[in-house]
Amino acid sequence: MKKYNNTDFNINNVNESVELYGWASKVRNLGGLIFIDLRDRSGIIQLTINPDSSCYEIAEKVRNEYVLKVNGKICERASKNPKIKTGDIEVIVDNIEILNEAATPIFELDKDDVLEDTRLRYRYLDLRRDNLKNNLITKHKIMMCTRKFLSDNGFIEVETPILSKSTPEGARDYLVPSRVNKGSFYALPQSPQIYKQLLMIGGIEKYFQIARCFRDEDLRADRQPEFTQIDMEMSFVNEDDVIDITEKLFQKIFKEVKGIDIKLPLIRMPYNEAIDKYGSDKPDLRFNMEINNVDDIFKVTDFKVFSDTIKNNDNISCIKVDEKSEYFSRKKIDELTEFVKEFGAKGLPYVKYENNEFKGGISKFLSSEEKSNLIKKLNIKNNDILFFGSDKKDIVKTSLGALRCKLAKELDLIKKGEYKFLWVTDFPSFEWSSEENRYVSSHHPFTAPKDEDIDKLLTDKANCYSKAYDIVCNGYEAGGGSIRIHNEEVQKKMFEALELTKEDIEEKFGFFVNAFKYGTPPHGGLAIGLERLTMLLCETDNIKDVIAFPKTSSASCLMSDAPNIVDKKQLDELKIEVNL
RNA sequence: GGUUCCGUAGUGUAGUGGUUAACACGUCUGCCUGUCACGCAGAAGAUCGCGGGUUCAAGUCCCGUCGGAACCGCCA
Repeated sequence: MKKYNNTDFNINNVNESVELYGWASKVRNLGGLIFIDLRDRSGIIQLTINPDSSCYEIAEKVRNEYVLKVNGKICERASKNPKIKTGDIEVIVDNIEILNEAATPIFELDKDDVLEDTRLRYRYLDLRRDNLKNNLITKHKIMMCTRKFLSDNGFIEVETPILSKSTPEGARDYLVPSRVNKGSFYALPQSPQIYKQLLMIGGIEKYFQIARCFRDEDLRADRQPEFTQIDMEMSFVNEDDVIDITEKLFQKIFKEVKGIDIKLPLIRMPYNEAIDKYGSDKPDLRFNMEINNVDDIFKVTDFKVFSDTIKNNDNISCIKVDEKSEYFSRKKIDELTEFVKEFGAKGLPYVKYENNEFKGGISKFLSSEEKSNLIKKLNIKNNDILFFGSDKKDIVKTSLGALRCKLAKELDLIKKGEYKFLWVTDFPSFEWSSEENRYVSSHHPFTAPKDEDIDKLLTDKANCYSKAYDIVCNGYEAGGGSIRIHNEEVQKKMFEALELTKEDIEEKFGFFVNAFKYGTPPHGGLAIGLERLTMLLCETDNIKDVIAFPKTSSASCLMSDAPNIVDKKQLDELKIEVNL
């Protein structure tokens, strides 16, 4: 068995005999002397083979990525290399054994310009590189830290089924056919939500799980169909209790994994304020550029785009970019206009302020009163530029919010290595689904409404707010949770509000609602997206960088070619027929 | 479901409709005893994703298809 890591050794180990295992990362054959960089998980140590060594002939045969077993003596180097951890020493090799040869790697492991699909196709080679390896180590540390912290705080880890029951509401389920019960399907869990609530009814009191979750929806740079949640649930708690324990967990993780101190308590911001100021329920607070409502300035205006909006009782907002007006060429603004159109905006009115006057864009439509009000309200200075949104409020806020983030990135307003946390609270209980033509849960149907809103569940859904909270960091939703409904009557009312039929409720959630009868404690919890959190700590915006074997954006695996067509025999056994 | 972008030696890229498709790294061979991005000399290596079309002529233009990426919808 391999006893040592390459980087266990330093100048203090000189003259010690060692046995090392690893891969030949780089061979430098100088004609006489041969140097081999031996790599293991920990890093690199230099092997030196002298021409008079009995193993010289074997060493000459070594190529990149050959697997080696080496015996030798640690020596101080004649010429040191400060770039690597073991740069003061080298191993003078007495014996070398080639444990396995290796084909030439498909890409050079010390280069970082390899395209992602090539890396995915040969993921096992990519794993040998520091970047991915270190990210997986970070993820491991987060999990270990989480387990210790939650266990120390009285939580117990309980596993819940992967083969579970399909539930409506929410993401598409991945289905698994049952052979024993032909024609029936399991669903892979979108989250252990129902099970963890049943654990509370079961008296577990404090539960956690590092849980795999599955959602059959389209992928994104920060979304995979299969992912992991740090899932928690507690009995006899209120919102502050859940928020408090979660903050402390984040504090612990950031300290242990990254050495960063997070000051608690984190700020909290109601959902409506987040949307109003940042156009997002996961605002990035690393930079300002807030969205300002300017409806009041244009109550009476000659500019038709704005006056129409006022007439329709919609919204006019703007963001101000400080002292960068020269950056925004006509071409640039056209590009940004196309960008906001993706979010439903019809255009992107703008105006520059240069040499103490408004210029370009919509400046000629602005009255002198409107101009001076804008200057006063937004504290406009020379070389500022304003971008407006004028439309339905959600379109205005969403598009300006997205623009705000895009500009911050382009203009380099985000300091590297900085973390800005907040809690977003007071989410609406429902949102309107035009597709389904009904109100749907904005979180899930088990989220407790605010006490004062219970009576409005059936009568005034647009103004119902819930005991839900998301922890947000740098524009990512790192986690989310809520206090759950623990009263059978309220839960029934909630299902009713979602226009689920009695039969639906009975069939989908019957077992769950029934369990409520038997003494359900008040409870609540939260789930943290492990990959999102790892991304933040690894400072990457690509979720594939923190998953060992991720899927492409068409949800397939380039390495294994999953998903694949299966034998007819397998389908027959399941009584499944495929019609394409 | 929609929008945009990308497919050229092993890898990463360049490539005005016109000669033998170029460069870097890697690979292989030879030389080289202190390199660590080793060096020097040489060699091999391409069905330009696939199919069709336009053209005297297509890596290049057009259409389709497959694959990849980002975004919108979707993601309780």
